[in-house]
Amino acid sequence: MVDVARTAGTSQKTVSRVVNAEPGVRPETVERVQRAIAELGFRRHDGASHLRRGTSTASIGLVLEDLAGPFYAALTAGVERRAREHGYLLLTGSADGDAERAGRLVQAFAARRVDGLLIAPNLVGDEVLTANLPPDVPAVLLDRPSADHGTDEVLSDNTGGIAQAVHHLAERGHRSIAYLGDDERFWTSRQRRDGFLAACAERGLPTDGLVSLGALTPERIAAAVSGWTAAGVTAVVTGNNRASVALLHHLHERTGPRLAHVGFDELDLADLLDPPLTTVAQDAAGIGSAAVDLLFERLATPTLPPRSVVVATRLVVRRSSPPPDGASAPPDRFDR
Amino acid sequence: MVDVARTAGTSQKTVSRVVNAEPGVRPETVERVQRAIAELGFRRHDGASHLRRGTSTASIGLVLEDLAGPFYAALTAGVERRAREHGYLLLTGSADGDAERAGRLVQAFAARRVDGLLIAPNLVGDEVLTANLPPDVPAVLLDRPSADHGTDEVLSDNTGGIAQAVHHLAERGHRSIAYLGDDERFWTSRQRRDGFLAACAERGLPTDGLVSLGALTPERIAAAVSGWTAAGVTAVVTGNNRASVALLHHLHERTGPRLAHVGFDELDLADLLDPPLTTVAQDAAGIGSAAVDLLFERLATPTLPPRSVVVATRLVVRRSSPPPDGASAPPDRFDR
DNA sequence: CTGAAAGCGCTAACAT
DNA sequence: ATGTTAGCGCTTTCAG
Repeated sequence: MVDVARTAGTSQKTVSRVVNAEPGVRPETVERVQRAIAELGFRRHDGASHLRRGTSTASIGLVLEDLAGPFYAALTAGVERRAREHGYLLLTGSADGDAERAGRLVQAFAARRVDGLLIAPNLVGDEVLTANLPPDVPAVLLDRPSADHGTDEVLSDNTGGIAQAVHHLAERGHRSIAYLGDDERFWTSRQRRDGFLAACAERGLPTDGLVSLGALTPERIAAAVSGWTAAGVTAVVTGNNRASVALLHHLHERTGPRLAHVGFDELDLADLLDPPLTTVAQDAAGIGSAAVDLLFERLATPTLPPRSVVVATRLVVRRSSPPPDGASAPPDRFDR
Repeated sequence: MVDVARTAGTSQKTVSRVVNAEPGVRPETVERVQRAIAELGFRRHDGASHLRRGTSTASIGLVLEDLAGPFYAALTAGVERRAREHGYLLLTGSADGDAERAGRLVQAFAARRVDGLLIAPNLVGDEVLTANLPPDVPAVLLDRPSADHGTDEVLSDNTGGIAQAVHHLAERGHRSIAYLGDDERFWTSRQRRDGFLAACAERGLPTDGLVSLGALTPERIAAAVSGWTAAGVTAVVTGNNRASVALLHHLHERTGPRLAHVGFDELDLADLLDPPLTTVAQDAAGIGSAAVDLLFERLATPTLPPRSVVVATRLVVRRSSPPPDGASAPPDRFDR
């Protein structure tokens, strides 16, 4: 910038004025400065500008579990879009199941003076927050709740979504519905299981022995399913897309009575499967943009009490969830 | 930091030494400073540190077309992982098909003084580079070539991958193979078409009227397919996953002679389709990490001539590509 | 309308 | 082993 000033024959301050489009510079001077800028290929150093101004860096950090999964990818896209609308840049990092790595990311983002943090790694506990989050950096938790509800959070309507699935199946005549969930360490696995139990209880449906959480190994799934079919189960709800895919693989290869299936979380090719899979679709991008909104509101009003936003799910009925064999249920229209 | 120094009763410089773990500070002093740091909740301002040091910001910027697609998501994950291994942070942004937005992202990243840029928006032309990229910011193009080969680039082996598909089908006895590609504006669409033509020529297979590029509307696809089947086509190669999905939708609903199908680009649920889809899998994460490697090599040795890295594809044979009806081709083993 | 001086938070280069 | 001074690139403050 000194060079530009020298070339333009003005003071550094005047160059600064031009660069920042401040009023009160003679058009002719502006012209001269801009020529010098172009000639020297000058670009303002945003970091120095932020430092002197003491303003925010206009950036936010996003800590994820794994950038590559479809849910996280859609979520990230939602975050990035909304952040960009506000003129903010996005820093991203994956924890890959490692709490220490998640902690380092939080610290690195904080050291760069991001304006806020969005934290979504679902395998990592709250220690990421308590141990690494400086008290003056606002954060929003995504897809997992804050243990003491002292932090803003955005969640899917897990309970409601599972209830949609259960009610859908019950209305079609299923009286014995099972729940297959992913690893119990995922908060969403447990939350959706609880939603399943509640929805079944509400309908007076049995759940004894019909709920299975854990690692999605073929063996465990085979055992669970064979137990369920022996017990007269006619429909299964899967608790996330990993569970859905695992069950689909199993059903693909086994023989036996047909099982209706509703999967939590949308699959990209759900409508090309045979049969097309009925799903409870989450609004991943909506979760992301809601989190950004929450963050900006907190930046504007730091004294706000912690809030919790629940994003609705949507039941997408396809053909994997027909009435049970021999049911005299509703007319035969299962397409969307 | 001044506050820490005051509290610890030392000079600011000593605090700096402690923060940066520089040698030559008495353990006892270190202790005292660290207590003050903890007490005041001090965190070093990385931006100020970089400014004074004149060092890099240890960050790279990634400009994508759309963060949410599976290919870009996997690519981003590859980039982020490799960047993190080097202690670098990643800034991401989506262009969403808008060249101007891509340009603004490039400028914003450059103004933040990222050490380098990774540029992948496949709908945007080279104007993003020429108009917005400062000459002193190294960049690597991903999944599209540099027009004048003046920039480092990482590409999938599009030609080889398509050849794998064609040879695979030809070896199973197909003599009339068609190519369905996405919009011609995508460089990859054209590149893969050219690869298709070359592979067919090499095998002596006809291609006249068997190649169709354009928007993936149901109408266009229906017209192309019906023309092809009338002309005796027994197999179709699709040029990207959007084309694959579009063709799958079409085949799903139409009746008519069976068509073998090989799709370029892996689909998440390819093996759960009916029939499971044979694909040419791209190594998206590998492309991402290769690009980061290229960038770091250029940062280390700026005088390197521009390089082009081609990442291999892998043919994943499933059941959508059997020999044509009535062929006396190879034994009937189509599983992976 | 323009400029000189001071300083954001930090560290290099010299003292001591 | 520790402190002092100066300055990274920019913008604020105040004076012309």
